[in-house]
Amino acid sequence: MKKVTARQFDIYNYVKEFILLHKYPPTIREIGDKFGIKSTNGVRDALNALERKGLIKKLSNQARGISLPQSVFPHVNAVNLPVIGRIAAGTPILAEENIEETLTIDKAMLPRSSEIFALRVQGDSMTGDGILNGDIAIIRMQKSAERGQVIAAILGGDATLKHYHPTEHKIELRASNPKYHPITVSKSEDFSIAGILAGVIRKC
Amino acid sequence: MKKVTARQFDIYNYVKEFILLHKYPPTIREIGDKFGIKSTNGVRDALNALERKGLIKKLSNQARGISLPQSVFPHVNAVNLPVIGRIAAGTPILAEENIEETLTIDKAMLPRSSEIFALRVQGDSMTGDGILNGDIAIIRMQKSAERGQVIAAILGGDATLKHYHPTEHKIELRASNPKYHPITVSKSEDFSIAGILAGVIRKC
DNA sequence: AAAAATACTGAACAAAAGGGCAGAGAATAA
DNA sequence: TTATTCTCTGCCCTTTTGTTCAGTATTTTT
Repeated sequence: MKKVTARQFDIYNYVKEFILLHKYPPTIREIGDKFGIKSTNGVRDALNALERKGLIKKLSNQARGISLPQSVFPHVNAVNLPVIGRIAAGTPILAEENIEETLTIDKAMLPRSSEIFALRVQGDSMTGDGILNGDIAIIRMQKSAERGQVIAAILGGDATLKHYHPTEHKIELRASNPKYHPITVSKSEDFSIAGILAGVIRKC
Repeated sequence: MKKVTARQFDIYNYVKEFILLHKYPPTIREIGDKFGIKSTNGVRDALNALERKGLIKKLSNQARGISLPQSVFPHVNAVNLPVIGRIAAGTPILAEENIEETLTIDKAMLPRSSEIFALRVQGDSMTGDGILNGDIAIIRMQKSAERGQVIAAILGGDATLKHYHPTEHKIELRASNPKYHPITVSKSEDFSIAGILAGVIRKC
C-alpha cells in the first residue's frame, strides 16, 4: 500500500524527465504511448497510485496537470549575488558600475531575509581571521554593527574588512594581522558601514 | 514589424513568470483572464505576434503549447556537490552514508572537469592557511599530490586536511597551526589521499 | 492617404486531454 | 484461501484548450 512499484516508479521517472526536457508535464495519453498503455485509464490508475503515495500531485481537469511536490528543477537552493570589486566614489554599493561579476551561492550559506553582496578581499590585513587576499567575503548589508564584529567599511573609495571598535568620539578599525596598526576615523569622516561579514569563499 | 509592443511584452513576461512559477505554460484562456482579454483570439493574435518576433514558439494543437526558445529557467552557473562529514570505515568517500548534505556552488569556484566534493573541517590544525574549524573545504578528487600541497588525507576513519610532505619511505602530514606536530605515516599504513584543496567556504 | 499591423469582440468548432464506469487477469498481502 | 492491490482494456462522456472565421476600432508604418 505504501511501496511504489517498479512500474509506477518508471512512470514517475518518465514524468520527471519529461518535465525537465520540455518544461511542461506530459499528458495521460503521452505517458500511455510511451509505455504502450492503450487505455487512458491504465495511466490514470498509475498516476492515482503515485498521488496516493505522495510522489506527484494531480490538478484536476487541467491539461498537463501533473505537478511534482519537490521541484525537479535543480539549483533552486541557490541565489545569485553581486561581487563588488572597487567602489566608485559617491556611488551606492550595488550600483551597476561596482558589480564585477555575479556568484551563485547556496542559500544555506546566507542569513535569511536580508540584502547580501560579495566583496573581493584585497590585502592581508585580516589573515588572523582566516581571511586571505583574494578571498570573497559575503557581506550582509546593514548600517550598524556591534563592537568587535567584522565589518565591511567604506573609507574613501574603498571597501575594506576590519574589526569594528567604536569609542565615544572616534571609531577604531582594527586589522587582525598584527603587522597592521589600527585605523582611527572620526565620525564626521567619509566613512560608513556597508555591512557585516557573513561568510568567506576562497578559490585555491 | 520587428519591435515588440508593450502589450506583447507584458504578455510575454506573464508567460515567462507563469512557467517559472508553475513549471508549465499557461493556456490561452489563462492569459486572457489575466489581461482582461475576453476573446481567445485576442490572446492568439498577441501570441502569433510574439512567435513571429521569435520570443516564443507555439506547438500547434497542444494544450499549454507555448515554449520559450531560450530557457527561462535560471540555468545558473552552479552545480551541486556532496558535503562529507565523517567517513565510515571502509566505504568509498562518496558513499551514500558519508554524505551529510549537498551544497550548491558556483562553477567559477571549481576546477574544470574533475570530480569534486566538500569536506566539513574539524579542528584548528590548518588555521595558518586561513582554514578554520567548521569551514567547508572544497576538494578535487585525485590520488596523488605534489609536495607541500594541502591534501585531504584519509587516516583511519577520518578525513583531515594537511600539507603533504612525502619522503622516501614515509609521508609527513604537516598542520599549518604551529601548536600541532607533524604526523608521520608509513606508506603501508591505512592512509590515502582523497584529493587536494580547491577552495574554502565559511559561514560566519 | 493608404496599407499594414495591433488589439481586440463574439461565436462556433475541433482537437486534446481528463474523468468515470465496468470488467478482467495477475500479483501481493492478510 | 481470500481479499486487496496492481495493471490494464474498452468505451463513453465532459471539460479544457486551441483554431478559425467575421468583424471593428486604433495605431503605426509606408
